[in-house]
Amino acid sequence: MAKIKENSTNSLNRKFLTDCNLTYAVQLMGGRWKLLILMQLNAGTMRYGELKKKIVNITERMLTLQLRELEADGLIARQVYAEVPPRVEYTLTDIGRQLVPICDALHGWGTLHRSHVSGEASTLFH
Amino acid sequence: MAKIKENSTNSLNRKFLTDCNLTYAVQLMGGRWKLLILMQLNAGTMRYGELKKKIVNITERMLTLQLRELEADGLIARQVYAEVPPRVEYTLTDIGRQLVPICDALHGWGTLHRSHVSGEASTLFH
DNA sequence: CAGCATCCAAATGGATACTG
DNA sequence: CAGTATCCATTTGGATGCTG
Repeated sequence: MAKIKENSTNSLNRKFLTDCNLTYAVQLMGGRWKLLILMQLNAGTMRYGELKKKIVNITERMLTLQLRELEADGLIARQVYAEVPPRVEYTLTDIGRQLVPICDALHGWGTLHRSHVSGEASTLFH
Repeated sequence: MAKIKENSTNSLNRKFLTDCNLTYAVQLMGGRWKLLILMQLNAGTMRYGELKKKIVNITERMLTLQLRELEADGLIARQVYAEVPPRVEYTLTDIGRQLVPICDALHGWGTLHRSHVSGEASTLFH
């Protein structure tokens, strides 16, 4: 038992091989939760429980899964402290931190798109 | 029959409602194929068959599905010509085009990450 | 040419309960 | 506190064949 998958620390969890580095990047940061986790960690090192509280609607299962993948892909680092009760901290790595500006840009684009759509709607559904 | 879903042109295919514009953006451009399609169309207007040839490994089903979603979300425009044989052309919209630089940045990051990982590997597995 | 229909496998995401 | 384990629903992706 134990172990979610057989890719602990030095293998990437790629679903398929690809030459395209855009496809490759999408595999690393894609999905509903990963960028959200990255953005939280950009504010500073955080514990598991803090992330759980900050990221609305995420379940423990999904948080754990996504954290494990991000760690395996080298975007975040996991630090366990031998204490009781246990303390585990997550931190952005350098390569993970380099995704932050892209994240911001995407956030800006989403905001723009949303206003664009609702702006259109008001003229469309006159 | 006809119609893949009940969201033709003016409704967004969001899987869930969200306040977060980053989450919102991820819903619009996420998945394996959408950014690839966008990048192809950035080179210029293209026909269905051309896209099919350019995007390696995509099936007709997935290409159609993703094109429909991109259209419904206003990132691309679909132009049908009443000819025989039929001709259908896809073009980036303005809002779709604004995603291109982000795409490029992501591509650059993917390339960086990849070299970073393979670079590490050579020192890791000494 | 540009697709749609059907069937199916795998991945993703979630609810709930339990543990070192 | 920081997860696991189990079970289940939904989504994504794919193979193949057919059509206006």
